[in-house]
Amino acid sequence: MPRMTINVPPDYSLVRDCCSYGYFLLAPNRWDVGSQALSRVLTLPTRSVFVVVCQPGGRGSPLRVVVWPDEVASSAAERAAIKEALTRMLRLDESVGTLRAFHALDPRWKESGRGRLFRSPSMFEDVIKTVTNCNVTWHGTVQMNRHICEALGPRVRFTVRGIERTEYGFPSAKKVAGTRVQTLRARCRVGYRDARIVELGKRFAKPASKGGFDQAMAADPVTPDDVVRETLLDLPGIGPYAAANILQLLGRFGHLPLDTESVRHGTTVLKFRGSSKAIMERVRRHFAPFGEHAFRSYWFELWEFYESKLGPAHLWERDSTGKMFTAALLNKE
DNA sequence: GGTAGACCTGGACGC
DNA sequence: GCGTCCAGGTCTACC
Repeated sequence: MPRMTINVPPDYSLVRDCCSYGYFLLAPNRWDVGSQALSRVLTLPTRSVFVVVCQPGGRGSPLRVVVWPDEVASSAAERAAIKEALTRMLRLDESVGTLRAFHALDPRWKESGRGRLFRSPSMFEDVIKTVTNCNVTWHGTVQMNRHICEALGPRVRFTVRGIERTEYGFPSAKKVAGTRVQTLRARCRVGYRDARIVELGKRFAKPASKGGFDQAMAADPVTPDDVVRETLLDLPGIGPYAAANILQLLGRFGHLPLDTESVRHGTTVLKFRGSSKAIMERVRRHFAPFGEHAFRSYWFELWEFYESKLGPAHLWERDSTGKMFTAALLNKE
């Protein structure tokens, strides 16, 4: 089977930096607790492949990537595409200087080295995952992503030690754009999000020159956050929470996606009192001093709380987290 | 500009 | 097993 290695920054830890944001638990991503490896289908320009990523040498050592199906050795172009996708997902290109600046501002995370946040190989997948995370419990989000992959995603068949396996990837914007609204609702269980998701597919499938969403503009660090935010708010299904979340997924950490979890955190951990609206505002002000790193400070505080309740994230099983993240469990003393 | 209510799904609960 | 209630963010209509 084709193998490749990817060099990482000296402080990089797959266990810590992959299991750093909830999307590592959403299909088609799968974190294998036993082998401490991430696997998923990646869609390359030429075909879709199934990859397994691990870091046998621990922190700072190269990532080892195994690619299936193995009947065709992956070309240099394919290896480059795999590396590009994993670099985005695992934030391998996050500059050491940026993380140092974050740790100087919020030293709580200096020892653990936390700073990178997992994301998807494409902005489109991040946007859809964010829409499936709105107005629904975590269990619902897990289910929707699984159904979307199984119903619409590219299928990869391969054989491992004589056993045939089938894995599903995340559908392209073009595939989603061409899907009937009714199909999305019936087979993916996305409810009223159906038409919005299809419209998002259309916007992302269309080139920016023809009125499609300008991904290059959004990804360009030169574009001001507020300009990107306004553009995101124009997309169907994207409100203030979703826009702020997509901003952090784009590497813009100055905005907080405030939701009911923020209120729970403000109440139970920060001991704020008042209406939901007032608590959200206090949470926002509380993290404002962290400036362009506000979301990182907020998120790792939240993540640390989750781990205190549920154990280390690298031991979470994807299929059982739906029942783990319940208000009853998180509010339990 | 602010707010109420609808939009869906699936889990919890009572009967 | 069935019915009811509830959680969750966005969108629209209305004030």
